[in-house]
Amino acid sequence: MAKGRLERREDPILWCPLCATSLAQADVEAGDEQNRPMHAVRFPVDPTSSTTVTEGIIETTRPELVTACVALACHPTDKRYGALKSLRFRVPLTELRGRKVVAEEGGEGTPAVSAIVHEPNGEYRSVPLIFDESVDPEFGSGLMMVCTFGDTEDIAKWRNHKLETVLILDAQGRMMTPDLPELDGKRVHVMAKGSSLYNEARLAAVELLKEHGYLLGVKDNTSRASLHERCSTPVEIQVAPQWFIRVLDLKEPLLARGRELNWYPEFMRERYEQWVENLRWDWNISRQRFYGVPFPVWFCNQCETPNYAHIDELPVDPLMAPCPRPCSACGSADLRPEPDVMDTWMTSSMTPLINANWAMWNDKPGTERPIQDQPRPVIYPAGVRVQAHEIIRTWLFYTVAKSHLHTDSLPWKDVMISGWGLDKQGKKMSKRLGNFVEPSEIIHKYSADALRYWAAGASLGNDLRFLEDDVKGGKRLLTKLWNSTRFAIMYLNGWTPGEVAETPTAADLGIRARVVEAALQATEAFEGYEYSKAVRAAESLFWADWCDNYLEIIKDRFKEGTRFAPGEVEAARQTLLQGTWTILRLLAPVLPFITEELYQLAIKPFFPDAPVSIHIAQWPVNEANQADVFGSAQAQAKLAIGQWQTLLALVAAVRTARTAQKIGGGRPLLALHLDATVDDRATLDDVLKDWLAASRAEELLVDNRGGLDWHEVAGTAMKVAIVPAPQEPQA
RNA sequence: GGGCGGAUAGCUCAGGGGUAGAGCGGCGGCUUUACACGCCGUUGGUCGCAGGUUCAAUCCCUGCUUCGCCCA
Repeated sequence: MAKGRLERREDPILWCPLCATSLAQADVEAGDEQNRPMHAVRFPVDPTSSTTVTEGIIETTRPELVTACVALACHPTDKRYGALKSLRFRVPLTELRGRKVVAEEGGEGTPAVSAIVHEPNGEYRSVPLIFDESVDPEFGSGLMMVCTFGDTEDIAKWRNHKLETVLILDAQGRMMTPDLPELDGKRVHVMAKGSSLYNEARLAAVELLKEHGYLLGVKDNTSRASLHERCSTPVEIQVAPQWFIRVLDLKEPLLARGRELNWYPEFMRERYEQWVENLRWDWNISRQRFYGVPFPVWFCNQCETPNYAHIDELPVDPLMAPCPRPCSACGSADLRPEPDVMDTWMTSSMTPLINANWAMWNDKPGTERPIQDQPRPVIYPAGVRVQAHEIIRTWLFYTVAKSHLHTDSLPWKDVMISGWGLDKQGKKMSKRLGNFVEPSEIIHKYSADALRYWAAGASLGNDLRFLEDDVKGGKRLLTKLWNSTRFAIMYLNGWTPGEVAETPTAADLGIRARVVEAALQATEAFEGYEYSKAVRAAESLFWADWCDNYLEIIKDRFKEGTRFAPGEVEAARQTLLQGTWTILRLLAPVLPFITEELYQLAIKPFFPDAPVSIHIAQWPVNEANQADVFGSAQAQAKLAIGQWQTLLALVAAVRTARTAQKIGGGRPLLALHLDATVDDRATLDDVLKDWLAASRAEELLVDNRGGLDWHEVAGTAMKVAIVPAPQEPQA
């Protein structure tokens, strides 16, 4: 208000006849394409205005609005009408208007029964021909009906040509034509059986037009109706006083704000730009509803001046409290409260301002708040807004507009736009269609973390189908996390780190490098709000590298009589602890419950000054993109990753051989045979011990002899064959 | 009519100028002291169609088909 952006105007506005409230442009959505027949209607020319032309023909999908016609329009260069500047047309059906004559029936002493006798007076209302660039001369006869009001085109012409106003719909969408009883009281939108809408006013109007020879034809025509997004009722245009925030003159600065914002994904900016560019209405913030934040205003019944509550009297509901003072303009004590309430977006667009305690800022010159002693806080603008794309035009746009007006700033630096949850068939879940899943049922069945795992699978900005199998996949991941951490606990229990100096093997160094690599990938993904990529990086590390390989490779170190030295066992324990800790942190944003539980169980006991919760723990990657989780730069060596991959290929080759020879993973091998050159063999020195351990093999023999089942080692020229230990006799 | 996004294995989806990837499913095997809610192996694709750029296109460009969304 202080900026003069708020105003109360009586203007044509969008209106829902079912909810009987005004609407904003953002509350309206396009309906499905359907047949909305085009009616050709004849308008006789007023004989006093021309002798050469006798009639005009217009085409309309809204024949019930004919009697609200205030002009016919044509293109200024249209030769058919261009010479007829003063042409006037008679509005069909208006000649049927007449007086209602009440005839008394019944005799003395009996109640009077009224009968309405309708007497047409035969006098037409006539309307001018106007010339307007926006009329398409190719459409129909080139004449267009302008009525008050069928659509925004009508409003524009009504305004530009200063036409008269003939309102024929009331707040509930009923025809207000008392002098045309055939139409009077008929609704434009009636809920019929089967909950589809039909238009009884239109049916009656078409009948009447036909009967009196005005209807020349009806043809099929598909188009979309504008619907109120809450109740799917076609919207109308009404004239009633409303509160507006002027935004139409702010398109440029608001577009600039949109370009200032960081959009994730980038292409969602287009949605915003399009919406702002296509704005046609100022923001109507008043609603004729019961629930909502009241306007703190009383109107003077004597002079109509609005009297606003003072800032230190807020909050106040004028319906509950009388105006604390007489009218500021005329001194009258006769004041009435404003019953309208605010648009819901009017308040939800305040969220970043409320979070930042904007009401208490001390940098708002011109306001009169008694206590205003706080500086603008660092949390404003906020870091990020997270929301879906269908409310870019509402929540996002209005929040940007409010912050622009109130603080001359963006409300946040980044916006992350998500898609929708779709049903199995790929349709948007909606209460109306009933194709939604009840989250509580899924949580009960699979846990909240499992449901979150599904949701985190959406790639940024894209919709995501709900498939129960994906939630099951999440549940499997949780179980796997639980079991692998139990495995770690089993070998860490009672261990005092650092009593023995560690001597990491190739497997330890390799998995450490992979942990660091995955942590960096996940961090980069999270920084770009690509949460599904982050989960994938962490999950792939955890499942494929950590569980299926590293944990298998180190099992031998904890067996009695292991070939590994105490320093190597120590290295495995260090890796187990730090690796588990890192994996849990990488997954904590998506799986908050199980990671917290496992943190408390497995990790916290090893760190005396560990934070109370994993969710306030240090992220494994610092701001310099260093993931020093193992306390040594060696973990990031490229050599370590290369050796890790070589080791995995060797392990896989032995597994392939076991499967081909139907030898179970538990059965020890007498020997691994390796067909390799001397140089190739030399590269294996570092990984040899881990390979033999992972294969449960006693020794390596380098040869290429026949009679063995040779298997290629992926990515190398080497081949592997196995000789199992003799089957132990069944006990 | 304008704008945006998608079309990749049986299904759901990632990827991205040079041997095509995951999960689920299918098939075969393994009871191996973290996990059978598991493990191992394996089978699946002319990357919507047609042109163009390039030594090289599933990827870039143009057009088309088709699905979804936003706005007229």
